[in-house]
Amino acid sequence: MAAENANLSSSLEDYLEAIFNLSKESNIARSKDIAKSLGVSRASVTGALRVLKEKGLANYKPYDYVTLTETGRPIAAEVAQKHKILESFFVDFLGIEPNIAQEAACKAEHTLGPGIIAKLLCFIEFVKHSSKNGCDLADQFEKFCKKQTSKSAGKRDSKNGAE
Amino acid sequence: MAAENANLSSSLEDYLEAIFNLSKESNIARSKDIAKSLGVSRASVTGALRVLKEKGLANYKPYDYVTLTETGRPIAAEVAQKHKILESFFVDFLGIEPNIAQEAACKAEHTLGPGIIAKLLCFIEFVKHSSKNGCDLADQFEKFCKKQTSKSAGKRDSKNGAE
DNA sequence: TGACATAGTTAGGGTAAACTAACTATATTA
DNA sequence: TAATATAGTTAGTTTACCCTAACTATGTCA
Repeated sequence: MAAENANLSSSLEDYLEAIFNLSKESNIARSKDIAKSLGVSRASVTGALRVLKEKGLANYKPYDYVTLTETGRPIAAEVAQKHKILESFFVDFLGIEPNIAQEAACKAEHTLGPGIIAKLLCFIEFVKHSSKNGCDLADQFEKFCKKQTSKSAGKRDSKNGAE
Repeated sequence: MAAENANLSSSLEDYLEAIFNLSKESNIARSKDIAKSLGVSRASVTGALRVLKEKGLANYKPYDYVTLTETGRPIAAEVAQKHKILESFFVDFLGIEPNIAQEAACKAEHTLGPGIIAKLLCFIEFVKHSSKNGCDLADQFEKFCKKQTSKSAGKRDSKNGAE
């Protein structure tokens, strides 16, 4: 856990993550693509890059490609990993729609500390382990959920449920 | 799920939640106490109350106690419920320290939509159900975690683990 | 009842993040 | 190589927070 420093805002973490992902995908992170992937204007990207450079997290020269510094990369990687873990928990275990899960992971990745993320990762392993042993937890949970919701739907029908 | 409207910022949701909790605890929400519970200045509270009044969520008159409107109350209740569910998941299942869990819940309650929260609640029920049936999931998970961490600690010792 | 403490408000400022519009640099291609 | 399109930057604005300091209202008790 080399990162966890720098007191970055959610917004700056998003920029780091975007640069990290683009560098992986296309070997190069361009301002335009960062803007697109985060849904912000190109001007906003320029502003963020200047801040990241000041903080020593990104190598930024006007009109050039962006790369992460040795300091910035592990921080970006950690954010990206948090995202991955959350998304996997939401989709593979909770059964959330992928696009909703993706969006939620994107927000929650900035609010959950390393302790919680580590436990979540452990939980994902735990679920995998269970399915190898022939008692698939994700499956059992899914069935349990269905039972619950049909129960409460019944309640609502008969009692004209509150909420 | 009567709430989920109003496009509130995290900050405004926090104010609503604080008013909701104080009204429950002391039957009355005072500016000073809202400020204290959120760790902001009294002036910030005044500002937020004006916005909440504008949005029709709080009954606010200068120099008077604050109450929630019929519109505001269910929204506040939902935020508070999200908080409770998250905290319970973190503490009772993941085994996170209460103060860390409390803080994380406070942040994450604004980022996770009703779908995810509902599933999480369902999961909490699922775990309770399992313990009644004599196979305590929380317990099994805790043991699994301990095994995992001691394994990876071993790895780190022998390989001088990266990360 | 008037002085003092406490609570609440107002005014004025700061910062972070976004935007648009206009400008500059770079790349392409005829 | 000049014209044009695309990419990136700069300047100026806006919004949403938060803050402090100074003011006003309220309540208490001698």
